[in-house]
Amino acid sequence: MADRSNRAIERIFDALGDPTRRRILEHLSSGPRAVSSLSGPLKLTVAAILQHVQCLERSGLVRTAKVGRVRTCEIESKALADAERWLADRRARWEENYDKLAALLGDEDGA
Amino acid sequence: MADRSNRAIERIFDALGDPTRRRILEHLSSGPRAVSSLSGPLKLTVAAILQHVQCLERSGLVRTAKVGRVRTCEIESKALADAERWLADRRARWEENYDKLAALLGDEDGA
DNA sequence: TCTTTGCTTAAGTGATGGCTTGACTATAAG
DNA sequence: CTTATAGTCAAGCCATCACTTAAGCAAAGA
Repeated sequence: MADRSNRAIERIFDALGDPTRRRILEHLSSGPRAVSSLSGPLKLTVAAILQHVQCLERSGLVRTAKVGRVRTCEIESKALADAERWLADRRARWEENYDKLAALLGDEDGA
Repeated sequence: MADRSNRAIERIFDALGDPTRRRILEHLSSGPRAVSSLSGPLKLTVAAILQHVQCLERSGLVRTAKVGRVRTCEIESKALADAERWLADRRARWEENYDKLAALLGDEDGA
């Protein structure tokens, strides 16, 4: 399971690594959107948007469904939460070590 | 300020987007490390590691200091926290909308 | 039925980014 | 002083990736 979730995390941060995809998430955070409705604001071809959406979907950050001829995209908050947790875990581990070290040194400066 | 922090976030997620850099953070989360000490475990040239470290430093995720001839790297937890908050904000905005919508529809399925 | 709209796929292009090698600097050790 | 170590900088190579164009397809609308 650690392996599976590792790959999931890899895909999530990989998806999050592109500025355009982050802007898509930004748009989606205020509500579901059709693929073509993202094309305008982001000044990109529908084909380009679609490629990003597919990447986001593979990562689990976005879920899509097609009704009629329009595909609607929405955020899947679990993946967002997974990324948060990954960061929080590393931070916790680091801060724990940092505190120990500070205590050991008799505690100077607390950045 | 929103502009400055936007750029900061961009750099952070950009840095986080590379698997090798995530592995470096992984190593650093258990304590400070010299550049060359990362080279072995990651099976990369020191030069390659350095490039990643420089990217991480530009993003604020890592702070480094050189004493003598060895440069030591450590995590800067603030940037990690900033990334967490970015994700949490988007998620909150989405969930708020989602809940409203669910309530409006008389509430069926609660995924 | 004919046309428009919205998406989908494939192919191609240009740029970016990660990595290596090789040369160089500065500190530490013998 | 000589040698080894740790990092730094600059080119250059290659793969990946984002984006475009073009062609195709299915659903809606006139």
